[in-house]
Amino acid sequence: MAGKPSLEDLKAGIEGAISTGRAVFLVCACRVDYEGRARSSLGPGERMVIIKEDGTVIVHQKSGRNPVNWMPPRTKTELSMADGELCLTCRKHREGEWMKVRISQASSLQTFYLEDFERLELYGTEKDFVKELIDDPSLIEKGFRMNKNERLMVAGRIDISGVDADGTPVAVEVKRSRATPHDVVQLKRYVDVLRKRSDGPVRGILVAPSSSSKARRLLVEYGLELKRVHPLKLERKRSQSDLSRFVEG
Amino acid sequence: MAGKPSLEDLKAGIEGAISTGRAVFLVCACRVDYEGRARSSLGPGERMVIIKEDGTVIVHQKSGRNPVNWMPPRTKTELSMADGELCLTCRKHREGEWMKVRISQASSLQTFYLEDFERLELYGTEKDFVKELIDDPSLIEKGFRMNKNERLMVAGRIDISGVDADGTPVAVEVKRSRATPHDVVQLKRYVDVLRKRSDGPVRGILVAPSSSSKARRLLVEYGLELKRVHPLKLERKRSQSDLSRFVEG
DNA sequence: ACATGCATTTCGCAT
DNA sequence: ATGCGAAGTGCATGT
Repeated sequence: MAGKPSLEDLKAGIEGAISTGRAVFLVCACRVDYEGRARSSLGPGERMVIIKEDGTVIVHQKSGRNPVNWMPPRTKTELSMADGELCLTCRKHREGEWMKVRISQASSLQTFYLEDFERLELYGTEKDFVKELIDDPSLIEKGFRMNKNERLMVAGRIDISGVDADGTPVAVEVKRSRATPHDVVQLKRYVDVLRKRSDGPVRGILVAPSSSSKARRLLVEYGLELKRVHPLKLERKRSQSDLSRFVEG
Repeated sequence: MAGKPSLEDLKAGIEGAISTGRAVFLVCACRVDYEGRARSSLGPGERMVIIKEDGTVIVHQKSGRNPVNWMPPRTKTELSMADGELCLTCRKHREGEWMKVRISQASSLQTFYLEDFERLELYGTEKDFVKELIDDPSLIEKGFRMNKNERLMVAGRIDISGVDADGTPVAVEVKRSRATPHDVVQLKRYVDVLRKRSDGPVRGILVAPSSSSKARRLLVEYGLELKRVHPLKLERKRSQSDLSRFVEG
């Protein structure tokens, strides 16, 4: 079904797809209202609507990376005709959250199965960066030794903890991209916890490829330190693009 | 074009759409690679691909609210045939960022123009919440008075500042949803700034609909306060009283 | 189920 | 342009 379906055809087509676990794509003139964690309304215009087999509903305008309206996986969508429009009512019952897509006209409808068993493989996350630093702690600082037990105990709260060459406790916060004031505050929280545990001095090091000026100001204010390190493999990539830019320019 | 196009047809169809500012939707078997801020690869499978007129490219798997791969607005997409596949090369030159979608087979292609002049109207943001509190400061606390000049001076850093019924300075941090430990730390930063300015006591109030237990523990530890207020309910209540005022008056 | 923090976060707003 | 924080954030992970 890919011509200009009537709203009745549309209703039957979408209901059929939902009941058989097929995905739906349609281009239509519609209005959208949402209420739940906030409240929104979108006046009439032409958009793309996707309904996935997991219940996800996404409404895309002509521009922008993000959907203008959406409902997350496990949403239940029901269809009804009212005032000459086809209304998609998408609900998450428990959360008391709903979206209504009122369709006045559809220019196309497609339904289909997607066969896909692959998952994204991603490299360059903060976790990867931490792994690199654990493999070579001297990247943080010469003489730095990781405290493995400690790291396990507070896993999820602090990226790396250890001691420097003098045996002084060090909390390390790792950021894969430019450090912000937010990151500094986070490190300070960790350091404060360690300072309560030990009477002696405690150092805090923020490891990041770069930092904003406000972040640096805060670091000084809190008596914390910055160590500039680029995530390794990404650094190689950056060198290449820098080089080609140099050659071109 | 909505049957099963050949890859050559696909190439011509997509190129035509891009050059004339139409959007593209296709269902295809493909692999995807990305490199830029990180690096990723996605093995073969069937996905949906959207190309918008602003250059946005989105690849959706069968499940999940978010695209598995994407490129942001202003991306340039070029097409080429290689090894019996149609390759979409999507680049942001300055950022040295690229995504390649290698298509082995397409089951449908649609191109279309979307006419849409509407923008989303959204209610219930933090900004809206702050506005409500400014309109009725007694929601924060009986006798609370806002310091308007102060608020302008430090705009962007503190949500609301003022004095309580006793004239004691108060910093107010507003959260539209459940308050977290980080929110408490942020409020403490503001309070510390005010404490440097005045020798007397300074209060800090976190206004939020709810708070996590750890956040409450931190509030106690820092000597700060929590005021529970629901933003959306507030708005509903206001609409009602506006209405009744209209009916009565 | 809730809590916490990352994200190729994206996005808007202010400087 | 860059900095900064919010987001209907989504999402995985740990408890």
